[in-house]
Amino acid sequence: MKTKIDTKKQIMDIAENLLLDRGYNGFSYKDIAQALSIKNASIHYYFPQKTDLGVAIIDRAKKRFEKWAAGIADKDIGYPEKINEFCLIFKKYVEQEQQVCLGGALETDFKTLPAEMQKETRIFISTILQWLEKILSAGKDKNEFKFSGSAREQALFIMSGLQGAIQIVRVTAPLSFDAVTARIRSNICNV
Amino acid sequence: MKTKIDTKKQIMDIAENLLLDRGYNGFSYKDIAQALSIKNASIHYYFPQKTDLGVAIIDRAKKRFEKWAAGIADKDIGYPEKINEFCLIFKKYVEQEQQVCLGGALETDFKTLPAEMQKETRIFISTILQWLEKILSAGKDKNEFKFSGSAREQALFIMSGLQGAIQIVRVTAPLSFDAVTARIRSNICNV
DNA sequence: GTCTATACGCTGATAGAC
DNA sequence: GTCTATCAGCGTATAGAC
Repeated sequence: MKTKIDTKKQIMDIAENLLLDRGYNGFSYKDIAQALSIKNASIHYYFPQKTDLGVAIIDRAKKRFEKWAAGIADKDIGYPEKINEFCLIFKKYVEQEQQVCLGGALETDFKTLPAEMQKETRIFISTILQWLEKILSAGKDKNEFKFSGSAREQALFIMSGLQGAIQIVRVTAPLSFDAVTARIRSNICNV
Repeated sequence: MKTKIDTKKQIMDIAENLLLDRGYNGFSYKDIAQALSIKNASIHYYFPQKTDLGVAIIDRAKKRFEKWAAGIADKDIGYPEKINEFCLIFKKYVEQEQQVCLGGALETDFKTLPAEMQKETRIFISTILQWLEKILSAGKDKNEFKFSGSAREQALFIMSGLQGAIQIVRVTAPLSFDAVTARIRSNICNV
């Protein structure tokens, strides 16, 4: 039972929010400090370099996804429904804060990221794509999906559509995000 | 016949490249100045504020697209082929420099952009979506397309897929971009 | 752990000489 | 048009007191 306020976690929460909102080059330690009513230097105590903070955020997001995936694996639902749950993650981003997903934010900033963050980004994206691929492949074997081409390609397609939609909706809202997910489903699930 | 070197155009060309590569907050006047071997202050002569430069880039890209669209309209090709030509624009980004498209770059930075740039971004994205919608709608009327839902939703779906794919490929390359366009086609063109 | 103080390069931007 | 000089503010980051 933790009663102590976890400053480190708070820093990460706020920084992750800022990252999704403004991109890696669009926020500073000052922004975080002000939000927490602490001083700039205090953040350096937890994360000596901004790179450390960035890496920690990506790594945590990866673990969060893996935990989510484990929860989904336990559920007794069909593969199409699992893909649907995946789409719901993105829907949350759109509806709550018009935020971009972490992958998309990191990808557009990719060439400006320090090497360690680039590495973590690749791992993060791979983790998600591999999960999608696994679900698609298994679902196809059980005739719950029907699509041409490899599961890998299909995974890329799904991820692309969701990620792009989340971003576009930001500037053209309100536009039905559900319309995108419906098309993704129809593309894999015309069985 | 212009023989004079157009510094203003050169600045815009380099800035646009930097914008696609690094995002709006990821490049500075210094970067442009160094690339052109001129001084920081000289750029301010052409574009007093960075906002002016940003707006000019978006506006030019919009006009470039409109010109492209006019060229496509003149071509005696079917609607599916027109969508295919549209996909090829994105393919160029991926294959040449692993660059992100302008819309995607601006969208992820959206909340950090000055108001004038936000406005131009909306206009730019709308222009493209409206073109797509028009082509999809006309093609559907001629039975060259077959899709459910509105042309508007379908336009969003296509744009999302392409934009997302271009970004993801950046970190997971080499991944077949064509696989994404093939799926987009199959989704609208199963006639 | 959190603070104050401080370093220093980079940022967008301006004034004025040539 | 392009330059030099200069600016104030912000960026990440460190040292050391409390």
